[in-house]
Amino acid sequence: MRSYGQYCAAARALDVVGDRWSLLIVRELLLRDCRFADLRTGLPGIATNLLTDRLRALEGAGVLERHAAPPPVATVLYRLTDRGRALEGVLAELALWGVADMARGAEGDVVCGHWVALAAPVMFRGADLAALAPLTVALDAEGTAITLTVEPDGIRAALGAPEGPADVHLAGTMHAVMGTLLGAPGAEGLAQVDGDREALRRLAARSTAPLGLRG
Amino acid sequence: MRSYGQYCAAARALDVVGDRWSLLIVRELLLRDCRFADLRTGLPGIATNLLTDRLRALEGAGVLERHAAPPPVATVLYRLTDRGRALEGVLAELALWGVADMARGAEGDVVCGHWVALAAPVMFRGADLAALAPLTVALDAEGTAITLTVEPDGIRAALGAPEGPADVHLAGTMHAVMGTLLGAPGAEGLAQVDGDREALRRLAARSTAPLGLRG
DNA sequence: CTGCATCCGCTTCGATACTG
DNA sequence: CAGTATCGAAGCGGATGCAG
Repeated sequence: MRSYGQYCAAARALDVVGDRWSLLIVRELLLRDCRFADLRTGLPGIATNLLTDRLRALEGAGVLERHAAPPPVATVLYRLTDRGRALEGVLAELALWGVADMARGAEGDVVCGHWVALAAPVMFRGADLAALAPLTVALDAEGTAITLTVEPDGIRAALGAPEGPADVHLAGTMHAVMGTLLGAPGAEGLAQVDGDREALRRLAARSTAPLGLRG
Repeated sequence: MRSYGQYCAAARALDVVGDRWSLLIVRELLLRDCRFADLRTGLPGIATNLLTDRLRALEGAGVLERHAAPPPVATVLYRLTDRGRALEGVLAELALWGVADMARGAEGDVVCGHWVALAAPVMFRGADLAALAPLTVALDAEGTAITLTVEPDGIRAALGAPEGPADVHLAGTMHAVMGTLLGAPGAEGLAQVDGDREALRRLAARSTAPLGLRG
């Protein structure tokens, strides 16, 4: 990206990650290490040459590293460095601000279930969940498995099904799953809930998301 | 901006503020309401047509409002809405991440003293300042007056000189001022300090900034 | 002066085709 | 699968002009 040429902390950050697509690449890599093809499917619409350019630029800036994967995969994996992982706060704040826009639904937008893993922790940031923890929620958003771990001071999200048994299972479209987590009226009817329904309801009641889906 | 077309909270946010310059416009307006010309000087390098475009887009997105200023000014002021002010967290996280880049100095970059008002609170986020508060620091960064108010759980920054007397006065280039606030070795010699030098030193010792300037 | 429109050269983006 | 090459479209930056 063309530098803003300003001696300002925010502008310096945007010099590195302010390019179109750059922060969304970081979003994907925050959830898991990715191959080139994984990034393509997680970033629907990106041109391959742009993805190549961005990966090179972010590698040059020390945000991510190319990593030769062991024999079973036998290809290059892209992985965030510590410096890149430090962008988690930026993505979280963006997601927090953007959640208000999610109420209007997906409309024509592409939906990937794994994006819930970014939004879910954000919707409960600062919430007091001590009375609920420990709690394991197994999500199935648009067919993608995500495990939410409710801890006293927040929620952690990981891709994949939980290793042990889950207290609640919540499945449905991304909109239904998010709405249910936020306790939006009517949302629970759109999703499929199994297990400790009541714990899920108490969790939703403690959401700190700013507006929007909670209607 | 062309929409990413993704039903993801972060992508939805970037649909609104992901354009070049957009977040920097918000940065300026977080510090004060601005006229068109104020924005131009606070955003060195922006083309006037782009500024016009961005202002219209952000107004349409509900991020800012045009506001007819009373007779003494007699022009339009641009002001953030509540929705726009909610972007403070995004700017703060960006600044936090970008502070690490400030160590290499301004090089050829334009410097505006008022940008310190964004960085200063960020450099002490989460710090325990109870032993220091209340403390008022009068900054003069590149000739721009900024008031830092040290409170038990963090620092607030405002443009302009303090209303009452300040405990410490700190003046110098932006690099020197930031370095002194962070306790970078040698930085204090580059800045001019008057008043409670020791309080300033104790403040610097509690900075939570992640690296960089602290050397 | 303020706020904006218009023009132009250049860079970047997006879509698709193609190669190792 | 992991990119590279290409090309038209869109966006950016800078200069200039102009109405209120």
